[in-house]
Amino acid sequence: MTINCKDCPLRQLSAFEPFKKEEIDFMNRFKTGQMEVQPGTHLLVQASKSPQLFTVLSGMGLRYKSLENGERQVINFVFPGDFIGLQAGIMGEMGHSVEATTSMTLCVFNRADIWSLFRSLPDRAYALTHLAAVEEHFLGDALATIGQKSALEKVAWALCQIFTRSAALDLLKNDTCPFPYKQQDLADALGLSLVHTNKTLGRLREEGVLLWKDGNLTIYDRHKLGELASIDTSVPIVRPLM
Amino acid sequence: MTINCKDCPLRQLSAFEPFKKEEIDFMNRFKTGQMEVQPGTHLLVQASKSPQLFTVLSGMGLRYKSLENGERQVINFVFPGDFIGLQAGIMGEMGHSVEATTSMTLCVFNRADIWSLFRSLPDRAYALTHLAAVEEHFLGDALATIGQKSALEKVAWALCQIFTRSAALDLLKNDTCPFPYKQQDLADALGLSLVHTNKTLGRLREEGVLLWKDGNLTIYDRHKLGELASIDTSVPIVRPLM
DNA sequence: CGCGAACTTGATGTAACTCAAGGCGAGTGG
DNA sequence: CCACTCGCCTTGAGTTACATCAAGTTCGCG
Repeated sequence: MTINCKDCPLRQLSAFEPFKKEEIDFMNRFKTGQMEVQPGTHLLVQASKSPQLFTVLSGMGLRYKSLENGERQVINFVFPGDFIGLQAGIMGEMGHSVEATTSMTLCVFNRADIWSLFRSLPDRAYALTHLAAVEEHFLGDALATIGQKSALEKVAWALCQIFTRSAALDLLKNDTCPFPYKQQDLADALGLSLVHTNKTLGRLREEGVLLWKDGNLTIYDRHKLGELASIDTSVPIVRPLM
Repeated sequence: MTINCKDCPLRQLSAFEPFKKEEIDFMNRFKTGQMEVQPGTHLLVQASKSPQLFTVLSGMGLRYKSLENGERQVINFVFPGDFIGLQAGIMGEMGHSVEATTSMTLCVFNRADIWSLFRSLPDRAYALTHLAAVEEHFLGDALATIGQKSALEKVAWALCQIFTRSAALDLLKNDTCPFPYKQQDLADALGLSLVHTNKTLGRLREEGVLLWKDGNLTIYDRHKLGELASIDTSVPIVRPLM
């Protein structure tokens, strides 16, 4: 059954900024439906002009860019609360594809309605821009990590990010969060080979820092992971929800 | 002397979307002043909360992120027409620094006025979001390049980008555009060492593809460069101007 | 039970890094 | 005016982190 925005389970989380009442009302009108997809579904395709945009209600996915030579770059892991299709919505064309990794539930919006959002509810338009800025911020971090750090630091950074995001979404249980991806996905996200990623994970495992098994990630030594990743674990980013 | 937005030399360029008349009027009020800076000036500093935002009228600069170990990642080269400070404007904190490479002229805006932009002129708010989306798009490309390509391809990609952007800004003269940076800057942008960047540039020079000397970049074989970079040279991105 | 997908592990190769030195032009000072 | 320095570019030699190749293991599934 379709969830009414005022009952949205995500909105309560500390990860997201609070809504004004009128914003909730607006979102209810903006939301045209809800959608379940199976693992492996392509939600949006690179260079395509989708008429639909989404917010992830539950489940996880992958943003990635395919290159001509057949390789791919994973841009980001998609979590609940993420907005999908901003580029298609604003520029009319996606720079990357989005694929469901697990089964997912999505709130569906019409691309054509975006303009009404700018015209009739500045708060929501601002939120959308805020989301874009947060994404830009993240991509800067990612670029710096991929560009300048060693394999060990890269892996630590990625898993630290995942862990922090999971915590903000209240997905943690005994220092364990769901991470339903393949090692190849992580390798493609970090610009490493599968083999080297595997060996690096092995090292972190042997040193007792973490364990990633059966789609679950457990962090034993958060402090050490943070050091390796050289990340401020202190300030969690609060961002809008669409 | 301060330029009136209706006389803005950038607005005429094919690189930018056209303005409605009311948008020009608004920008004239939004613009609080103009500013000249010397090479080396830090316009915005990572993690700071600047009260001012800028659009580059002329000159060039560098966006970069400093890492704890003293290294840096160059995020992008700053060209005329670029908007600086979106993250500070929306999120209240910059994820990177911006530095002037040449002397620059900047249009100055107040961070505090951003909200009025959303409230009173949706077209401009949309433009701002559009800019953010374009930047996200670019960073995705950059990530894929840094993550997956060889040094030769990386350098080719970067210089191809530069050349294309310069063309859109009408900065070309005999296949030559200004590129007033150091090899170290390019190296830091691509995640390569200075030495290796130098050798790669040497290769492209010897093969007659390009020449970068005395702050000027000449492309002799655009086609070959595009192939190495595996880039659609066909569709130039048109984006808003702030 | 056989097969394929994902994860491991070891051996070997190489692209890119680091270190070190030299060249070249611009600025400076004795 | 020559000697010196300083920033940037260039080049060569040696090292290494990561990639590639090649098996092998485990496990779920038809």
